Amino acid sequence: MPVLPSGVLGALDPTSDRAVFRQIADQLREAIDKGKFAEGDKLPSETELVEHYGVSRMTVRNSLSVLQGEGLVVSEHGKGVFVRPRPPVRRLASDRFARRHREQGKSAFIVEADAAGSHPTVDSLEIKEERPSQDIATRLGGPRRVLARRRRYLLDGRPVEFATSYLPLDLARGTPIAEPNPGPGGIYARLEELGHRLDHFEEEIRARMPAPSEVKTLQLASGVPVIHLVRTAFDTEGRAVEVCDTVMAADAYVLAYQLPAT
Amino acid sequence: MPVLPSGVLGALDPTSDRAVFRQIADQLREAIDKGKFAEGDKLPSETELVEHYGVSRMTVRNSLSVLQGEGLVVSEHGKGVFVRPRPPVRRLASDRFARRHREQGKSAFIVEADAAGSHPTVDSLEIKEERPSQDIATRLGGPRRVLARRRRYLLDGRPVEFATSYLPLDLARGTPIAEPNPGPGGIYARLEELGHRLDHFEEEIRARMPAPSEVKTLQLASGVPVIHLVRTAFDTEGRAVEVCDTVMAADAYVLAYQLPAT
DNA sequence: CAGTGGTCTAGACCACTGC
DNA sequence: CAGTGGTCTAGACCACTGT
Repeated sequence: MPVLPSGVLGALDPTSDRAVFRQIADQLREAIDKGKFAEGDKLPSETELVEHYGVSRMTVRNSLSVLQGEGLVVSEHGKGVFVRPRPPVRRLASDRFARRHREQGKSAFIVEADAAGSHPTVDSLEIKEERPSQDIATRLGGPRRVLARRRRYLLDGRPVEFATSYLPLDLARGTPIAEPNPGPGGIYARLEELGHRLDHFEEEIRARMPAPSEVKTLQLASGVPVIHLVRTAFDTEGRAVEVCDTVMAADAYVLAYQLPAT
Repeated sequence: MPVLPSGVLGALDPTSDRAVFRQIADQLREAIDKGKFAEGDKLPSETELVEHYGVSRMTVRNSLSVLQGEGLVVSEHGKGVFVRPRPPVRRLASDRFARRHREQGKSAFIVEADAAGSHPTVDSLEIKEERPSQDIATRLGGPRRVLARRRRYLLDGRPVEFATSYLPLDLARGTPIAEPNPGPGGIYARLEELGHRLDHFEEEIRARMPAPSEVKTLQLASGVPVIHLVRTAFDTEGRAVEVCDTVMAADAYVLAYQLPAT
């Protein structure tokens, strides 16, 4: 019979107004914060917690689901409940679309991940002509049809980002942009070759909990939000030439921006 | 005896591998997405769902907790479970720290909220001299002590943001920056008057689920992540003169940035 | 007061994991 | 196989809301 590590978890306070399952969650959270359970460590099993606290199993499970909702732990069927490991974080710098970064051969994602020592992959590439949603159409100035480029990015086998680029069809059809591999420098380099010299990008950032489909494609643990980023690329004539809609696993990213003080 | 709106919710598929509580959650989610329950609407009560689906109450509660985790519904004790209303969103533009916005009297938050027709408030103002955390110290170039200005921002009575500004103590002590009201244009205007002409800001953005203390101060519904923003202000000599650590209710914000293409 | 959600019990059976 | 978490039942009592 396994025994709990002594002294890690205390006793319940029966005089407290705080619900029992919250008290248990508090004690586990504190133990994790203090490092008594390290990243990747297994928490005591539900059975052990039931015995330690003298409560029913549903109460213990309720406690654990609180911690899951906070993103502190993940449960693995048949194995146990573990302190959620913090994945390596990808830092998106504010100069990531600078023209000088486009001169090379590979895509920004590949170059950057290689440099960070990660193994990058891109999959589920899909290129379609379609009717834009209301929002995308507005951002692009109202084209009736667009070219949509969808792809998923993975780091070391783990999906971290799902992105769709939309371009006005009259601009992209029949160009390398409509090809699976648009060539060195990506579609921004191709746009410039087509005479759309890029002037600036606008990015809008939101954070929210993922929809079920996003949980699936990004293999998100519960308690992990997504960052929803919508970028619009403008050429020097002020025309919106591309909108890129990106959903990122929030625990895999830090976004960095530089703002002028003038 | 209240009766369920006919046709809104279907039946369970006993042949499906999908867990019953997930099937129920799916049906409720679909009904919400389709607008059959609008924002602020009350869902059927747990008792009604128990009767409709012929399952136990715990199963129904499990379904509802799934939707709560997704941020789709909020429950109110003694009243019911409601489709979560989308609060008005505050848009932070990339030029929000431009010098021209500092020339006026009030703080950026107040001016902007007034313009948007909201009623802004600032509370729990706290100004302290303290020892900086490792992270803050590093960002500020290693001062031994800092001035910390903490405050909470509310829109129409709802807390939306909690921010702490840190400044090297040698720079801020005895200046208006250490006063509760630093005067027109805020601390950035005062910094410039003190000879620290601002050059640019760097912002780092993360999203995650809130810690329990953040749930409390921001009165967050479950299923609402926070945006964690750390901004560093640099003067024209390249010195970091302020770090502002901000935690925002993610459902109340859209951040907008402009990136150069060069 | 009746109706609502919040907490908790004491079981049961299942599916997945590792030995 | 034993141990783990996943699902579900059928109750119980409580606290909060509105009338």
